[in-house]
Amino acid sequence: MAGEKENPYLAHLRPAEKRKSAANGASTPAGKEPLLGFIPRKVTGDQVRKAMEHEVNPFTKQPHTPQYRKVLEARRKLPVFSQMDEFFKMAKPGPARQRKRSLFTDRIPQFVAYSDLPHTKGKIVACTQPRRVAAMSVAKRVSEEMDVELGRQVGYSIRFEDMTEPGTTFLKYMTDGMLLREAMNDPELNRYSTIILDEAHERTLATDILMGILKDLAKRRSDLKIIIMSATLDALKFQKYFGIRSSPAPLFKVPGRTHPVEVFYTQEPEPDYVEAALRTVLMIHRAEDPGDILLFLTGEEEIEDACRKIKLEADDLVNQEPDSVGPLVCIPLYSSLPPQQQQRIFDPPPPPKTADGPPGRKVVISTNIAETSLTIDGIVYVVDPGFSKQKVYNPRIRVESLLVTPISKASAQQRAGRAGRTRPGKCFRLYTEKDFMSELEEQTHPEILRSNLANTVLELVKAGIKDLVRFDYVDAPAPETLMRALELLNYLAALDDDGSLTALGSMMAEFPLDPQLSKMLIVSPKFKCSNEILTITAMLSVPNVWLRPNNQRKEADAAKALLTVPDGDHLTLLNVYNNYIQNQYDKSWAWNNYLSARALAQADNVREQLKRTMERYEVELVSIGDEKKRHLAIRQALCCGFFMQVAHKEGEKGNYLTVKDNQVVGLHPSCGLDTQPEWVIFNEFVLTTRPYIRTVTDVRPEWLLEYAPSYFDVTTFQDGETKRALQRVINKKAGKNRGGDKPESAAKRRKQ
DNA sequence: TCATGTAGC
Repeated sequence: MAGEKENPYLAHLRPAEKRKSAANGASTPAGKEPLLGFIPRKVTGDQVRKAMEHEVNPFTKQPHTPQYRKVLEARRKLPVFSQMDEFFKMAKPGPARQRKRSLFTDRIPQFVAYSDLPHTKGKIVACTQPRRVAAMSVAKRVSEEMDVELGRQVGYSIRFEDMTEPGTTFLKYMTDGMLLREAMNDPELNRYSTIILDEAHERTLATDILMGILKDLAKRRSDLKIIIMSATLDALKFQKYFGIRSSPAPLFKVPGRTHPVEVFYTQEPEPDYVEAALRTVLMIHRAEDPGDILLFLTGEEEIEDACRKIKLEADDLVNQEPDSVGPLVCIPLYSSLPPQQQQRIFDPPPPPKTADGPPGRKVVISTNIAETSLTIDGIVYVVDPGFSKQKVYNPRIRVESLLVTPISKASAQQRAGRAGRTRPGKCFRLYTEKDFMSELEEQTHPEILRSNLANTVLELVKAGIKDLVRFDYVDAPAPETLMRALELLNYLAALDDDGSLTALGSMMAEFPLDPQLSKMLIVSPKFKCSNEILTITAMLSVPNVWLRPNNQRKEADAAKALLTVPDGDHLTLLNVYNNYIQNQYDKSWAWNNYLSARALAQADNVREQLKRTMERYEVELVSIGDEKKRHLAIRQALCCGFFMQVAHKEGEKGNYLTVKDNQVVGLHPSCGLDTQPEWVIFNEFVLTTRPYIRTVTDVRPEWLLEYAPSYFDVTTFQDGETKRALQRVINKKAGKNRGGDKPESAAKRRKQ
């Protein structure tokens, strides 16, 4: 971690340093300035404690509120508070020699603010979080602790919401993705004096890329301080990664405060983890002391299903044994649930049925979201079947999918820890101890190893990283994954043949979209349908808008049929959005048509954001009046972005073969096409009971040949039906052209 | 002939 030059902005504090008595803050004549005598990065714990207890808030120059006094009292008891001296010693320039195992809390950014004094030099301390909720809630908490107004001295910045005040905010919480976008446009990140990456152990794609960028940046910006906050297990790895030569980066450890959790394993492997989970939850409810239960399952459908089943069985139990079994309430939790329903996890457990009856219990059935993002107090029992849905990427066939996968040991430990937040708890693992020891991976593979990197590569190139293959990654992705990304960007003309960013690529990077979508959006004015492509892009960027409740599938399907455009699902999405607008964003219209009002509102929000970016780059917003022509133009524009996601019909069984990758796929049952066109483009490849392509639109091969000639160079195709079909199209076209080359026609053409 | 999502920009 870099040293630091004397700071000219602090000249006004210099004299105070000489006046020894002035360094004491509150008791000095210059008592209105609690930070008097503070020299950035030479601040001591003693000085900070005094400043914190000063009657005047150093950052607002206002007297501290009574509320602040109360909070401060509580904070004194935290381990971090007593470690302040240790922390500030490390914040000083020069080689630090501490070697300790590490675990950080979100209090550190405040100490950094006291140490860095960013407000005196017009700089900002940034602290990144993997999730939006965390950035918001930590910023709120810290603003209260520092006795300042949220959005002024302390703020946050997440997509769609910038709660900062330029010139005033000096401590900024933000999502890691947000900082990555900033790095794209200002690779030196000059606004920041310190960058703190929090929850680094989660190894999100953005955090990993930021670590690489920051390590590189540290070579050029000796004044920049970088702090990586992580759970214990990864500390050594990061220490080595950020070390200079053979000397690892300094480490600071903050002990956590949790209660012990007793862990139980099954004797035999469970063949059906959902069934075993339900059984375990009911067993806990019957036999264990009061305390709420957290059950981890993998997805929405599984969770809703489990909620129903547990409720049925629990109600039975209560009826059979009203004297020993209390009421049970099941609360589902997953990300696509509206926030209001997510809040239900904080409801108290149900009261006993009768005054002296057995107490009620709450069961939260959650995806991984409860593993890290949301903490629920009152949980005493955790049921961990050992699975989660994880993204996996296969660069060979260019397919990213979500698969139910065994979790890692680290993840299992995290889950167990959720039982010990309020008092000692129990964790029931629905797998054997032997499997835990020998089958589970130590750590979940970082996302960078499991993702399609097309977007990331474009961001990196835009951030000025030239050699992607030799870029210093914490964990380097498979070379094939990088090749696939470079190949896609080259075909989309975002990168030229030397791998340099083109003007188009530079513009594409400005959109928070996959490259296929941004390319399609940028070229759409050429087809006079940018308004519509903008809508389709927004609709493709939000969760599924179609609702299909288990008990009303028929009704939902019928409602969907009314909105379906037979030429393609992309056009159907456009139609849905337009109907939503025509119905004045009416939630009950959406509800009556089995559409998610929330997803539609999100699409509208995304659309507005993308529209602003289009306006900034003068991408024209245009439409064609005639519906037939409009639909044709849209389908053509789609080809400009998605020509690498094309499938060709093979035989009469409804099978398709993806172009070049030759994967046998079917049209997803949700597909609204009324025929089986010979050529289709698709938005995604999904692997459920079999490989499907989803969100599919009918296209013509002539368009593919015209808009993506190098990808559809027939000589690069494997022999097969697709190649023959393509060749037929080329021959037919050549035939026409030959016909057109007859002297009289040629003469006619020249006249036009 | 059957079926959609952890997180982020």
